[in-house]
Amino acid sequence: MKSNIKKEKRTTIYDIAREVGIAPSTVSKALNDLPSVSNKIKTLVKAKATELNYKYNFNAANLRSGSSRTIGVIVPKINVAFFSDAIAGMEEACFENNHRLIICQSDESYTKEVQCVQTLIHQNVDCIIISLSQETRSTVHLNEVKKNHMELVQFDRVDESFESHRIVNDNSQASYRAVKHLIEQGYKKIAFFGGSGHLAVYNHRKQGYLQAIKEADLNIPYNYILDNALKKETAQKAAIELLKYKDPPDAFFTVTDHSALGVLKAAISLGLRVPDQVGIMGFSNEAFTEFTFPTLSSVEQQSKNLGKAAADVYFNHVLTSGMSDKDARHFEMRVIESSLIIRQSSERVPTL
Amino acid sequence: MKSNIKKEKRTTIYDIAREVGIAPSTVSKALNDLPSVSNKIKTLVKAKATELNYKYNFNAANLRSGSSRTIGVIVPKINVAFFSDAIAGMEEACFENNHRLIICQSDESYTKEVQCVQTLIHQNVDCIIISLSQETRSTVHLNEVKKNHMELVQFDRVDESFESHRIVNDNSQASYRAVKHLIEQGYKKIAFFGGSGHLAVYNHRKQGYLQAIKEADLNIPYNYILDNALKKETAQKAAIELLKYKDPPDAFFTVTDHSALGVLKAAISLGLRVPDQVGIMGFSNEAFTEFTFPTLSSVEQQSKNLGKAAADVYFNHVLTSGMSDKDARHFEMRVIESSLIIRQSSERVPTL
DNA sequence: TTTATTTAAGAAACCGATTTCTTATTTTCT
DNA sequence: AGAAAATAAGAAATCGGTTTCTTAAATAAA
Repeated sequence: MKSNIKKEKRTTIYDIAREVGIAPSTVSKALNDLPSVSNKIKTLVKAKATELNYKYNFNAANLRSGSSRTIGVIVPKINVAFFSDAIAGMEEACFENNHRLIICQSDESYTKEVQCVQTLIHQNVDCIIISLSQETRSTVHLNEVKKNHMELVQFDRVDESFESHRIVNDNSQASYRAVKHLIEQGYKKIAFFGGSGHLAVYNHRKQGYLQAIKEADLNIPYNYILDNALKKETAQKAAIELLKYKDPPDAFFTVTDHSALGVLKAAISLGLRVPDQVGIMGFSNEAFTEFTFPTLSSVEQQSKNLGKAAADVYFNHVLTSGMSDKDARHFEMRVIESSLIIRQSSERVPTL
Repeated sequence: MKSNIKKEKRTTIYDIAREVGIAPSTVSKALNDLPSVSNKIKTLVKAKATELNYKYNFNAANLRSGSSRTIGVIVPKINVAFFSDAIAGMEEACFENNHRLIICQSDESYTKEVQCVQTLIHQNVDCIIISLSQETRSTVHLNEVKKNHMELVQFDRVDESFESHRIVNDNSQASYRAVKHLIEQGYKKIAFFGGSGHLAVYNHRKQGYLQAIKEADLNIPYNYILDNALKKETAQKAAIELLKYKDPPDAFFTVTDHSALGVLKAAISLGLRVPDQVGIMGFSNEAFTEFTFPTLSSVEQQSKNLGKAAADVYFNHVLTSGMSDKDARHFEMRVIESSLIIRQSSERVPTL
């Protein structure tokens, strides 16, 4: 039972080299399975490596080779279901490709987002995947990323004016389908509760809504269409007002589930039957939507796939294409299809 | 408008040294604000650094100094609310202390957990924070961490037989209080739905339950106490059986909210009124608990604080104590207090 | 058999910081 | 004023891999 007082140093390729009686460079090559090393030596080296409990040192390798085999991700909030699902997807992709994932959260603050970018640059990550904070209006920090020859992938909350790979949901299409579904259920006076105008996500959802009501040639009063009603309380108040209106809506399409929940509470408080008298459709398919009474219809965003897709843009598109320096490099733009989850709040039982 | 064809190299301290006309070592010291450099030089160096858009290279520093200013965290699932909240807390602590956070998920698999540990060792992180996977029975991989002189902090799903810092919830106390609450509401025949025996978490929750019913001197039939009823479906089935029993329980304490939800569905399907005829109390305060009908009482775990506490053990206890090599190093053991969230499912309206 | 080519291994520079050890210069103390 | 001590800057080794460039040996070609 030997208890070592002095903490013995980690074994390095030099230790292996000495023990096997060869040069350190050969050990490195052997461990990396380079063809210029004989199988005999490779076997010898690998055996000795396990024997000495050798641990590869990423830092040393990164310093010399320049690539860190690491992706950094910046999200507004780690513990929001949508983002943690997306991160889970990225982690999966990273694991498959033997990369590390460093996460940062901007907390919806532009200042912190800039700091996160700096940190990841110092960390020398190969790629940064980012979903912008609510506060972010400028993209100078993203230019920094490019300057440092790192790949950049924007996802979900993207700035469309900034050139980079982009992975987004089919917000407009999904909204279009959602509203069309409401129309098919016989609703004719469909209100829209949206978000703040500067975020593309919410704009697209509005576009989808507008397209659907236009196609169906519905007559919608201007005050049915509301921006900045993302939160439960705001939505609830607004819905009560609308429902008390002389010409009230018979359905609501909201860009978040929290908003939908507010509408639901409003309808219940006014004694209106959902989905009979009021139809409701939310967005995001938050966990709680299947537990409300009645359950809430929503749009499932495939967040995990979206995250995986974002990472895969780097792994497939960038890594394999060998980053050919011709300026002809194009930016990948992927749209992840989301699907309608029809629940009680929007499905009228057909009257035979 | 200069477009650089050749990708110019990142500026290093050597570039700064050359431009200012001093030695690289002095630049390093200046940037790190070491006292052995005059303020004049410091100002000069820092100005030149910003001018040249200098980016600190963590890898190089880590290699030389040995410490990476990075914490690695391993959780079973990143996108489970409890864990993503905990990670958010850790990220906060890391940000405050200028450290990076690398996340790995074991996916509840022992094999993958071992791989994660290896990766983090290669990465040369300073500390590993881990919550064990369901599958994990052995701790040889944790020994590897110690061998490599890294700090280890276990949280939530811990192995009590393995010596390390540990951060856990007050599972037993919280359960005790939860059950006591049920008793105060007048419930007398309280059933328990638990988890698998090998996880300390669930054992402790059971202990709390047992203590409370013992203190209240309640007479509980053996079949009221069930293990392995974590999931909704299992719980639902088991609850139906129990409620149809000639001598049915009048309340349930379950170690997860999903289990509680199963019980709720069971009660409703049998036409029983909750909380009138059946009281229900879950654990974890999952998001959906406030949206069920009736809403579910539960135990709020302060997961974000727990994560922050786990990281802070490293920052406060380990980093500051200078890691004095005396074997007298003790392991910190912190218990995070959780709180009861009383909702409709367990609160009987007092009969006057 | 001699020359050209391929193959396998080694030597040494390198990545970009940190850190220790010197040395030159100032300041302080008798 | 002269010796001792403190200060500020520099030189050089170092961390642990990777990578390029040589070189020696083995094989193929002429």
